[in-house]
Amino acid sequence: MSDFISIKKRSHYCGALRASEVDQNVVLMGWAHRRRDHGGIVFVDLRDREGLVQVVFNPDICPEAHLEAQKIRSEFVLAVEGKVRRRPAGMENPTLKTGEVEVMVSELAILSEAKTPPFSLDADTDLSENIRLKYRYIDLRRPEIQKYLLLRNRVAAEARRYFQDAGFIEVETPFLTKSTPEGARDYLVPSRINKGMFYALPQSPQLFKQLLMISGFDRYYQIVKCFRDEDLRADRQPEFTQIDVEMSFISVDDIISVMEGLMAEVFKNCLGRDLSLPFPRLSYFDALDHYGKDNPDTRFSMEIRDLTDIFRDTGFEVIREVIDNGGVLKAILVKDNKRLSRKDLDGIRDYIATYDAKVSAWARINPEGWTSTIFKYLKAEEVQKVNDAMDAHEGDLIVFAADTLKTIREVLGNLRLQLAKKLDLIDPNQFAFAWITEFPLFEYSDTEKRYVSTHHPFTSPVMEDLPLLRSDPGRVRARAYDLVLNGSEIGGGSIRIHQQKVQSLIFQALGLGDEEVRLKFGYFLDALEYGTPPHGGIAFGLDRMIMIMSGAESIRDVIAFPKTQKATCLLTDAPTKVSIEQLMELSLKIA
RNA sequence: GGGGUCGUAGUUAAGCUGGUUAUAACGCCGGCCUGUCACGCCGGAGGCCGUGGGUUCGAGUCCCAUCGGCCCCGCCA
Repeated sequence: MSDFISIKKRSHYCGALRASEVDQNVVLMGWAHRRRDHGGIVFVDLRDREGLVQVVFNPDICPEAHLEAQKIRSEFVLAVEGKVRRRPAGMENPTLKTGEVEVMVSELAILSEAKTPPFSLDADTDLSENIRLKYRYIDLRRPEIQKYLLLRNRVAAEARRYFQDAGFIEVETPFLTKSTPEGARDYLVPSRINKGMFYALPQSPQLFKQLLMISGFDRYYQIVKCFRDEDLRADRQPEFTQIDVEMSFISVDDIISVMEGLMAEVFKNCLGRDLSLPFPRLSYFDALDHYGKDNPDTRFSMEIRDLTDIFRDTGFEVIREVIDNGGVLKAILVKDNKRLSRKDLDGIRDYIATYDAKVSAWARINPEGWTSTIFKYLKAEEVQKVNDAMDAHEGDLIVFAADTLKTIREVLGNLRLQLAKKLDLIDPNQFAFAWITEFPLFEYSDTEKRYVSTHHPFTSPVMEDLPLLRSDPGRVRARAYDLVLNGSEIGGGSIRIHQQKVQSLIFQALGLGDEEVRLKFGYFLDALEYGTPPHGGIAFGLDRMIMIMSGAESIRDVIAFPKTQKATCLLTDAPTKVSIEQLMELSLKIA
């Protein structure tokens, strides 16, 4: 039986057989998905990455194979030879792509026996992730998981083709590189040859791709792993893949249009979906103002509206106090409030309360006014103005919250998403892209008590804002842009600083000392002085893109061998302790 | 670092207010079956109730700790 492979070659994928192959003699290899033994006749569903086909062991055709087929169990690896035939009338299985045909086996070889798998490969059972990840190689046999990786492969291939056709050059950059301050925590790699020294795994190839621009490569791309030692989420893994891009002699609009072209081709060729170009653009300020977030889900409206001015002189003390202290009152409108029960509304108030917002209230609109705990404190004129401002009509619901601008954006931004899910306002088949532009260059960090880069320290400011760098750093705008898809940031980039003087000013504004800058970025500042073209770029999170394109619930589903939330690998058991010898070789001691 | 949630047979789950021998489905093993496709029928095996401690006459169930999966906040240039 072990001769089978050396004598015979596979002729078809199991899942590829169709009526057009009828009467052909075929050789198939695959896994026994299921056996149905009728005593006199045995059916086996043979599975490979392309799908399932029914193979039939009939003692009238081959008694030896029929006898051998008794031994077949789930996930045995089989080779069969036989003739494809149209199934007898009435025996077709329309749920299988191969359901019109079956293979009458004339020879069977069991290539590999298999232990009973630890879980069913059927789609219908929910499996816990710990067992799936421990036996990931079996989990990956399931067609619904393979589907994700097959899509991922197509997207990557399509992206490569797109960039190659557009004159981009793929260049690899180092994984063993230099630790950088700013940004995420680095993964460190100790150096054996240079004792006490460490490499860092790149958080992104940022500086290398800029150096490639300085080197004159002009248009670069790379599909590359990046590493960030931060806590995990449903859409975050410590190692993840970026489609990384950089271009010289370009404007923001040039980059945006090249990337819109990429998205259009990828969605067309991988999902058969036509995207309408160009994507809408929204300033950072407008995004926060209308949606409370810089990654707005624009698949539904329900925008946040500001009512502060209406209540500036209100007699309702609680609200006026918030406004007098520089706070705001904002609201969102829910159409058709009957879909929310009294319990739901209490839930909304409780939810807002978790943010410690000073004011939270709701109002059902009816002909006599509002059903609301705050109705009696308001003047008729105020109620009317609110109704007008919110476009509220009978049967609608208004949800209010008042506190600081930052809190209210957060509260209503999140509430907007929760309500949309609850009310089923989100069309799961829609892809809503939006560019977010005009980010602030810096954000004040409460933990570090200084300004930090919103994007990264190599982002070019809008030149006319340069004078603000000293006086009011928080107001300096960046030439940066994010691409948001269905409320998820899938890419971000910027025009970079190409003048050493400007770069030094930025480091100053970030409160980085000359010596530290020299130590960390000296090589890069030097490079900037040797003829740097104006340049800029972007990076896309490939994992997140695939997750959204495929409708996967977790980023882990689109990664072949992902980490758990504690950043461990249940399959390999990494990370593990290492021997004392390994540590000594690296001059390391565990504290 | 913090909050929440889950952990019972190979798998997915049930197990009420603490009370006799811990249930079910699927899977697994044996037998029968020549047109099934989640095949069917008959029979059978299978448990450290995550782990450790406590309360109690008695703990899967209550309490504490701990380990692990997942979700969230912080964090993620």
